[in-house]
Amino acid sequence: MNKGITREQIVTAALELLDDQGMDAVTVRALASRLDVRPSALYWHVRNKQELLDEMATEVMRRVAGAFAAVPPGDGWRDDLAAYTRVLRSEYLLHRDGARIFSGTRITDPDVVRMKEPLFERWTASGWKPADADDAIDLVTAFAVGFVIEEQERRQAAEDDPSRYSIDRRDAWLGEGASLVKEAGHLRDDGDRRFERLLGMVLDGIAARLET
Amino acid sequence: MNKGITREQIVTAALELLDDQGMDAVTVRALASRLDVRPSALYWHVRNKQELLDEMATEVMRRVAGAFAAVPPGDGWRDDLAAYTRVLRSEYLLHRDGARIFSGTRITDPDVVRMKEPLFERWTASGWKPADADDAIDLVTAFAVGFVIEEQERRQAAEDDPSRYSIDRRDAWLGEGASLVKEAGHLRDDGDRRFERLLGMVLDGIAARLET
DNA sequence: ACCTGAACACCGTTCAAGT
DNA sequence: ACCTGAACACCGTTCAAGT
Repeated sequence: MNKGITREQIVTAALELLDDQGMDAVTVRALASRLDVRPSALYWHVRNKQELLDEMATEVMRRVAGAFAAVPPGDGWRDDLAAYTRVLRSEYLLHRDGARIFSGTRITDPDVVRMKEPLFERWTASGWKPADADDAIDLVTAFAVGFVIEEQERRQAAEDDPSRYSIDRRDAWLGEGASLVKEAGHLRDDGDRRFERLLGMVLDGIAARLET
Repeated sequence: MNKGITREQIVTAALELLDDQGMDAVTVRALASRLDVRPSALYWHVRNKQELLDEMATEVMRRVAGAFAAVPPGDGWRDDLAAYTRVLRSEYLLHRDGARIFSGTRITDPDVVRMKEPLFERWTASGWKPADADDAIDLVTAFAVGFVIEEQERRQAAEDDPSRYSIDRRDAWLGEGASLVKEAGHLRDDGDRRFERLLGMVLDGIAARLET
């Protein structure tokens, strides 16, 4: 019955490999060995490695779509847009270097793009134009991508070399002067609180444009 | 006199290779051949390929620092921050997949980080706290990174397969329904105007937070 | 339909040896 | 100090052949 490997199994195994050992370890050969198969076997299911990478990105975005669909409608566009942005960040955070790897990649499944329809619907129900919804979704997506790339880079750097990430080392590395840059570094908070604060600003900016 | 290769020449050649043929073509061997040297020669100047990549990113950010330093001070924090964001986008756009490749990478040169000092200075001169400046710079950076990643992905996709990027093909690909998603796609404008519009929203959001 | 076996061109990296 | 030559382990991909 369950002879042979499926396309989905390949993608899932690839995502596991990514999380366990990083992107450089996601090789056709390592993947094949994890699936107990010769490397060339994968080429029956997948055109080439690039197609595999696209498929991984699409799978991640499918999960975003699923998670967002499960969120109960909020109290107006602001809630819904915030929920979407949070979901996007969460799914990126689930995979190491997720934001850098999976952002801006070619989606191979129309269903994933179509999932934005509910967002548009609730949006226009608030009385705004599709073009505005498009701007808002795009802005919030750009923000999430940029934020999480930075966030994951920091996290990875800290894991790779914990000692390097102390404030004192950073100050010493920066040398004389740059006192304001240093001060900002000291005050900096990371993670959820920072994300929520910046997201709030983005939403404020959208509101400001729409309400004029 | 000019025997031998320098670290800078290696980095410059690597950036040229990236622009000409894309990231996959940036191999140690191709680089060596472009510099008329055996591959192993590069390892005298550079620890490994990762260090080379970090150096490329640092060089790009050095150029951002230089370009921003050359911008005359604007009329208040909003002008300055906008100028910084535009410079960042421009330098990313100069290299194919620049935003994805060079964002969130480890900066190896303290001078590049210190270049933010003038931004902080002008900011606090407006009467705000360093923590607010840090938020603002970070937000604007995240936006630029996310925006340009999407922008360059679109551009690359259009170059690779021009036919695919027609509105009609997209609509057909999306299938039935999703009418709002389609409509938004039709209305969408790309490039500078879109960037300026979304940047305006981000700055509005920052202003809203600061002024309360 | 789905996979193996064998091969090909190409990687990054090391290191002794040259100059 | 700076580079070559030769080698090593490892890539992605193709394709005839098996079942």
